[in-house]
Amino acid sequence: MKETPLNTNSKLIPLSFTNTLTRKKEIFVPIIPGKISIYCCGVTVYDLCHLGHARSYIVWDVLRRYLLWLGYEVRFVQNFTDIDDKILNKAFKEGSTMQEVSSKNIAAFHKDMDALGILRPDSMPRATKCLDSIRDLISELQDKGVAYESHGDVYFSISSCSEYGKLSGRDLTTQQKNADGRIEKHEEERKRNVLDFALWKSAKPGEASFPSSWGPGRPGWHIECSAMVREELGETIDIHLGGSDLVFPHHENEIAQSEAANDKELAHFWLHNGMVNVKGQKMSKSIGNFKTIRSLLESGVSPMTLRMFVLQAHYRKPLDFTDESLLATSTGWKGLNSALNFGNIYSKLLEWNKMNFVQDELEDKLKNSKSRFVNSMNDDLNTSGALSVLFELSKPLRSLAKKLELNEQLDLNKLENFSLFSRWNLLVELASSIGLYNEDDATSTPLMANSLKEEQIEKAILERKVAKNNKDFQKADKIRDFLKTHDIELLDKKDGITHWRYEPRS
RNA sequence: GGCGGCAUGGCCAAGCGGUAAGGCAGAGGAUUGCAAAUCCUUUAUCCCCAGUUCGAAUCUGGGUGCCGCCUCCA
Repeated sequence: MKETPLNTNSKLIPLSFTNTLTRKKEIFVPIIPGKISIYCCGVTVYDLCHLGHARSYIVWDVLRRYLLWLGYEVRFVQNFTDIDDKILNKAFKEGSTMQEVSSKNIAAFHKDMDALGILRPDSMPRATKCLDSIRDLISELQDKGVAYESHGDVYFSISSCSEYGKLSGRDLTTQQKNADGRIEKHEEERKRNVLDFALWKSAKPGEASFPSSWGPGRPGWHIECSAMVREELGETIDIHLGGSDLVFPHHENEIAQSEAANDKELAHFWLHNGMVNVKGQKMSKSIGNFKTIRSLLESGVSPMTLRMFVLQAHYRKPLDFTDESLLATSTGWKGLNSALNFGNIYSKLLEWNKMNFVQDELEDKLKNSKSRFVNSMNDDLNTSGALSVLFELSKPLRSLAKKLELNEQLDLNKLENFSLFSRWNLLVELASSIGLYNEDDATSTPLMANSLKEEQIEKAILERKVAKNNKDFQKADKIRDFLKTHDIELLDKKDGITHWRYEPRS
């Protein structure tokens, strides 16, 4: 474990998370000191991902980055469910195969997640590539007498599991009553108990299938995760992640299977993220109230805006999506981003390139900011609180940028220049720890889709300058409006200099 | 019906018993050919009722309203 960057001057609260298993905030201690194993439930690859998925994976990316920043060695595994009814249906509709549909959507998933700046997991197992371990696990459960075969299907028997319901806090007797009539008849007849769930499903005629000792079929949904966790990370892991809609039945069943097979606790911590809502209702494919990540990015919403949008709310709470709230975040992000870019623009002018950033020499004020940031993050990932520290850190930098822009005569000594230098470095470091700063982004020119070439823009600016000098403001404004239609915004600075920037919708 | 969660200014959102962070919007100011952008300043007693306490947005009890899960779902 590398040295942690936590040299602050005040007491820090210990890293803790709300554990769904106990419904309490608990201090986090890894099984092996310095190392953390994480399994995150991935997507079923039948379609493009929407903002709800983005929230989930952004939040867990922030968790992972933060743990790395704290100095932990993290192994992060996330699966692809590439065997599923919805994929089969899609393949049938499109006249293609399950493999084609899933490959296409896995590629799309990577494209979207990369665009959002989400670190790729250390491993991304696919159900179709783990069939041996899945079948082995099912056999083990059968051997232990907690699973039974029925008409080519294999079911897990929940009555064999005394702790069933411990994650979701359910009581079997009421569940049973409510499950009545909600299960397909043929399935109900095959089960000993309506709540028993499939480990292996026999193939219907003509359906894609995989061989097994129970006959051709495919694995049930929950079993793949149990098999993958064990294969990739071992019998007991530190943290298991997923959306709150997976608590029951998916994670409950996963626990039942894994713990029955291994006689060991599956995960010490279960963290679940809240849903993205639209007008108070969960964003989902079935309701049709969703926005794909793709369409949001293509409409000009920046990845960092989306990240900040997600981080403004606590990860467990529902997050309401509206165009207005996204726009508000976009404006906020621009402000923070200008402070993050400050050093890249002014370091030469302020002679920062001659200075050295040393954590230990932070003045008290900055150490306090750092403590507040760390304490917020340590307190069950209070990203909203952490963000407020970033905004506070950014304020003096933004003020200074304004002064420099106005060409005010500044005495570098009176400026508390070193303090500002440290402030900027701290801001960048803390923002980086949650993925809100990317040096490449900061220095590269923005991608201008459907816009003008730089020469055209410069030429238009020159024309406008001539018009302005001739007091022909009508023509000058016309040129400005024209550029605006191409998402180019003009910024008149002191001394007749005009800057421009690419500024899509939000 | 069962289980879980939430209710803080115009909007979003922290707060975890000691006198309400932050963002957006609004207002005023600086700047500007007009703008835009930017910078400065500024705006709340926390759903209702009853309790515990020297002290509660924060704890307890009772309401009211909203949401999620119980079927595939991040």
